[in-house]
Amino acid sequence: MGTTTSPPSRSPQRETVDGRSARERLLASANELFYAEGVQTVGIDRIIEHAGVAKGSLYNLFGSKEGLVRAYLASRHDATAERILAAVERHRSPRKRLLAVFEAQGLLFAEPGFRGCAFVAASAEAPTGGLIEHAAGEYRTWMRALFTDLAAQAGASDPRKLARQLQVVYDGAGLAAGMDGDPSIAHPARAAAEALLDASLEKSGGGTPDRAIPR
Amino acid sequence: MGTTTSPPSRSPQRETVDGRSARERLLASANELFYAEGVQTVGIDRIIEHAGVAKGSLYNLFGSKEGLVRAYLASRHDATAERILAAVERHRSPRKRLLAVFEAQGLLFAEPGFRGCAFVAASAEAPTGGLIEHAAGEYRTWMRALFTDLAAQAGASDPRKLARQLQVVYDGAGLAAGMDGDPSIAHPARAAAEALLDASLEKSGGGTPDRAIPR
DNA sequence: TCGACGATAGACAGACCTGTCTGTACCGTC
DNA sequence: GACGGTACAGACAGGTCTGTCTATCGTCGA
Repeated sequence: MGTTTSPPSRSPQRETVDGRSARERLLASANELFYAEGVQTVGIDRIIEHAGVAKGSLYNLFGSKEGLVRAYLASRHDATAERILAAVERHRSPRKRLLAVFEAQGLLFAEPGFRGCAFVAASAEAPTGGLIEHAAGEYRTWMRALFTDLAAQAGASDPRKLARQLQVVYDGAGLAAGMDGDPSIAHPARAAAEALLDASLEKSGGGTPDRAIPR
Repeated sequence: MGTTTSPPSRSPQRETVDGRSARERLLASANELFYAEGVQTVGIDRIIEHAGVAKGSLYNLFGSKEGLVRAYLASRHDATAERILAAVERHRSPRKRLLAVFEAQGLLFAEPGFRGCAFVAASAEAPTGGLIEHAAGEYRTWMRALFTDLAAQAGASDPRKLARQLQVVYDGAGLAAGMDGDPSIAHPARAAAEALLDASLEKSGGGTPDRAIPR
């Protein structure tokens, strides 16, 4: 077993017994509880109890519950973007890169505890014009830009239109998987994305460009 | 102006100055406030103030806030079903009947105050296993059955699969229209539905059956 | 050795929410 | 004219939520 535990001792006393700072534990608890039960439903007390952190520390670190919610949504955005980009980068063919987004989504559906898109849930009961709406807007803009890029590279005749359609399918699949508790919706969703891509290609010319891109 | 106002006098004193019963006014206020701001966010006091109804009356009529929420969702379900069925019945061709669902959805998007699907919003922060989840499940089951029927009548080779895809598009379009505040998403959504329908037909045989059904 | 600093525990204020209760007013019917 | 049913107004209890504040502890660096 271990010799000396050799504490890393990064910046003064930022870590406790389990090696995670109060900030990290708060963010982890927010991720867990906010996602599982809702941003409005879960109160500060539940968060700090779950994180083993004092209430004063939360307000020192995040300023308010709203600040914690912002950090929670930002971490969700980053994690999702990272996962999707990793799936896309695993392929070379533009067609496969586009469809990889939906395959990554399907894997997500199958994970235990999946309840749908965090931004959808948080936005549903959020006041209009607040930071939740803003964070959701940024996330959706990022997703649409990604789809537009992939659609253009896959040779769509109207990449913006195809991107909007793909986002509709992506959103609808996530919503259905969450509300119906049905991860298998990923398959018809992926098939729908493929059909829409094909329809978009047919319009442009005649052939079926795929491995066209040499580099 | 008017002679005698001639009160209809349906069952004793069910109506007040504006001719609507306390129940109707409560339901109308719930529809307005719950939809605009969220089921969790809006409190009983706001509802009764907006409806001009005493708190005791609300609890006499609905038993609890949960009872009012149930009535609100039921009225949403009925109104939506009625609107969609009316749009479908306006056409004879199976293909047009199917696409009419998406045209009705597009009209809904353009209405002022549209904020997305009420069931999605209510479910987002609702406890799992409660009446909200149940009401949402019933609504979604009804929609899927409708799509399955329409898909079968339109000649889809696999009506259940096409129905799931159409529901994904329908859900995704509603979500995007609500979150992005973009009613124009209805057009690519309708086009996507059409493309999916076409793709589903191609698989079955060769021809393009449409006005096939004689009666 | 000592002070600065981050963190902890927990009481507290103020606001809000649901649901109950009391008392009063109106209306049609007996 | 009395009565029952419905609605109204509003106080109230009990609970929860956010956010503030005080007091204490432990570690790091000077």
